[in-house]
Amino acid sequence: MENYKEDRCENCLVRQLNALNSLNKDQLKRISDSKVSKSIKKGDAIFEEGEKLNGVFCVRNGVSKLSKMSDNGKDTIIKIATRGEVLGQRSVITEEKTNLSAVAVNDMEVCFIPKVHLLESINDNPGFAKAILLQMAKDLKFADNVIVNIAQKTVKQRLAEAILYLDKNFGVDAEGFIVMTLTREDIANIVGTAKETCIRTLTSFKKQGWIFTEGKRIKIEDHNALLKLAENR
Amino acid sequence: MENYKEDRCENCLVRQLNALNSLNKDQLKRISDSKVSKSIKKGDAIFEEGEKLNGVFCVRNGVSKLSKMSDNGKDTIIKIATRGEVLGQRSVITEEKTNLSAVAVNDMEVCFIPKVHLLESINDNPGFAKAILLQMAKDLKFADNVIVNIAQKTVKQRLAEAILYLDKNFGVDAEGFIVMTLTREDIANIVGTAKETCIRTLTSFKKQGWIFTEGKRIKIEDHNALLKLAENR
DNA sequence: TAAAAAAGATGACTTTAGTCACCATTGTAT
DNA sequence: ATACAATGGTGACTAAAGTCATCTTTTTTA
Repeated sequence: MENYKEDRCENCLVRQLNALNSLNKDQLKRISDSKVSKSIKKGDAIFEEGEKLNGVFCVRNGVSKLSKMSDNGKDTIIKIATRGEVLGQRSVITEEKTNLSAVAVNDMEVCFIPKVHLLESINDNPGFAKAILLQMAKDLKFADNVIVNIAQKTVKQRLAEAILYLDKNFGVDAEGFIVMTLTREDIANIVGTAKETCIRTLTSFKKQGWIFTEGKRIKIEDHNALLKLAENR
Repeated sequence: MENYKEDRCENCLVRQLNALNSLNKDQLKRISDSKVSKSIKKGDAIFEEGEKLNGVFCVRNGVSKLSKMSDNGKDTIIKIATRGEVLGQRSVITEEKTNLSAVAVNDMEVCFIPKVHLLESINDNPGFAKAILLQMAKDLKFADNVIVNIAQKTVKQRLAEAILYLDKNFGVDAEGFIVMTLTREDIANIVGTAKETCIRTLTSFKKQGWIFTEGKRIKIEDHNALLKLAENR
């Protein structure tokens, strides 16, 4: 089969979605020659909190949750990463251990890119450095908003916001269900609440006619009501 | 008086504390020629959430709180910035409106640096870009930890952590009091709780002999007890 | 330096959300 | 196909934290 072309970073569409698209042909070639494709099974970790990473992972397919364990033994999900996201960038840049774990929500395909290439390209290619800088700035802004939300909003509001976020960011299927299906526990860990409270709150949204659920799948029925709740109006 | 030398970025000691120390003489000279020193009175804003910034502010003296207003009208303090910190970097890099307000906690001296210089230097000087990248990576890691803490820990734990943070980061005076004195309300806004709850919790720490207070000033008496509480041990 | 404003403190009460226990349903592996 | 594990769901109770009201103390400013 003539699929070697698709396996080259130069031809990888995923690259269009992240900072790697600022690299020149030469840099991409070098990366492609040393990258390793990996399959990760649902539930397996790409890396675990505290690990020292020798490179980054570019998500080709599947969904990963980035989470951190608190001293009380509970996980908080900081980010949901899909196709095109690069995992481990931060730790590679700072040359520290990872602060987060990355676990596959479903089966995944990722490319491992050794860190030398990243670090070299940051020095050689100002456009690439700038692209990562922009990405981090965006992440930081998002993180600040999350902090304010957790600090000031109720679980109801945060859950409404989380549903709207999943809807907006990952889209809906033909029937209107949010494509990103997560367990109630994962949703609770995004919102920063207990599984039971998450379920109860979803039930209350359902009773109000704001959402409809079928198993793990969630469909927004009243976008505006959720928005109104989330924004304190 | 012969103070023009001290007014030059080239000779400014504050610069040693931030990414600007990666700039070369030429770049510093250009910045110094166009920078503007400003005095900010206690309580006044350096910039407000939603403003479009034309440059960054390098803190020479004083303390600033970076906060964001939630839809419910309450502030959350995201960061306390002191000498050597550069404010507004993120918004300048992304060319977006600021996400946070910067308000002076006491009288301040800041240098305004027009954004052209920042953006130019990022392109011309990979070392500078890398320095900012490192700074942002650090901020992001810190932000992730804050998210997990707010999501999983009790007010008691977060307050203990906040006191330890202030102690560690800003040091203590001759009598052992934390140098960074904030109002109870500001502390509450860092912790993400109500002023009353913050006061009550401080009182309980006092009763346990973990801290001692005198007006706004706080002295840690039992470091270990606070640590133990904060870390769930 | 007196008056006003801001900040600190406490009580009483309410609301919110967490915990524990339990059972039902769904998904997975053999 | 069946058993086992994981996930979803609910009730009852408890704990944590927010709100409101009120008063004192400190700080600011005219």
